Amino acid sequence: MRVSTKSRHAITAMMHLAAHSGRGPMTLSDIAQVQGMSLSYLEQLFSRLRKHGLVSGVRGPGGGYCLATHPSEINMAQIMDAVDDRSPAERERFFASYRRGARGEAHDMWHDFSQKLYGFLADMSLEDFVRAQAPTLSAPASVRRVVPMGMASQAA
Amino acid sequence: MRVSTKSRHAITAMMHLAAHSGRGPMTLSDIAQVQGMSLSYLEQLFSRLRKHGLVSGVRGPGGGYCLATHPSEINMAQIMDAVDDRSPAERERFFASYRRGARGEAHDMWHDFSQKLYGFLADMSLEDFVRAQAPTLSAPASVRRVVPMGMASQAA
DNA sequence: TGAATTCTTGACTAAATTAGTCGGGAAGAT
DNA sequence: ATCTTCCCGACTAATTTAGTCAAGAATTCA
Repeated sequence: MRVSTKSRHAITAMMHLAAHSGRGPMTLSDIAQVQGMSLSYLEQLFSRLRKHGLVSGVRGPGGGYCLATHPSEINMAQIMDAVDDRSPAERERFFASYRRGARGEAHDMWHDFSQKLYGFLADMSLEDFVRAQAPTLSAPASVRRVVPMGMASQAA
Repeated sequence: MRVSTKSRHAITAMMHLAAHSGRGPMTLSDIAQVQGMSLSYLEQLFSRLRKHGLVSGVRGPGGGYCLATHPSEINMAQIMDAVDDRSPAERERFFASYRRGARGEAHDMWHDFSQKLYGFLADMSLEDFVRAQAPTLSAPASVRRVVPMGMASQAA
């Protein structure tokens, strides 16, 4: 698994969409401006997010992009895979070996690490962060602490 | 936090060292050969790992690199920070903002995510993986293939 | 001492990835 | 119609990753 600055752009853009979720589409121009990046580059990223079914575009005035599904159904690993244009099969290959024919203990250890990391990323949805940031948005009384401070929450 | 292929090279190299831990130093030539990468590039990575106090070098015949401390005291985040030459202060800045003066909910969400990821990586030590790979800790040393020092270092 | 081994360092180059630019479309709204 | 916005492809620039080359310093061993 690779967490690059490209992933960061994609994730923060998706977080914007999630925060805006339910209030119609959001234009790429707005996101580009807030994130301080070029519109064309954002378009490239969203082209892939769209192809991978994470967002849907609405053309014309008043248009923009929406999340394709509920924020709780979109996780970090999906976003990263999409923006790197990685199919599930390709990700598996990515895990399988850090080098053709590599042997030795370290190979298996890397595989182990990689799996854990992917599991961690796949276990965090956009909604987790929206709720953590906006506890009094539309759920007044039943605000629960979704994400406690304790880190490193993976099971082997 | 950035998890790049550079991180992967550094982490797997450190895993080799950890697996070999207690059996004297290990040469970069051997690691380079097993991992299928160039010696000089490995040298660059280890230069940083050494400056950040994660490994120590032993020159001369029979020399090589050792972990500077016990595998249980070296975690993934340290390795990544070292190899990207990132000081604790720089990492903090990295967390603080994905863009100068960025505002909006997504900024705080990214910060939240980034902290969680760092915590996850900082919570996994090299020893965790060594143990996972070598379940029979008590009776292994002499039975295992120990790969003597000068085995096949030269031939490219 | 001298030769072999291995870390240590720096400068330079090549390849890959990231980010940006440009120009043109197509769908939809007013 | 015209404007807005998504959509798409080709091209370029900047950055990072990886490799090459060359020299030097510490250590072992003969």
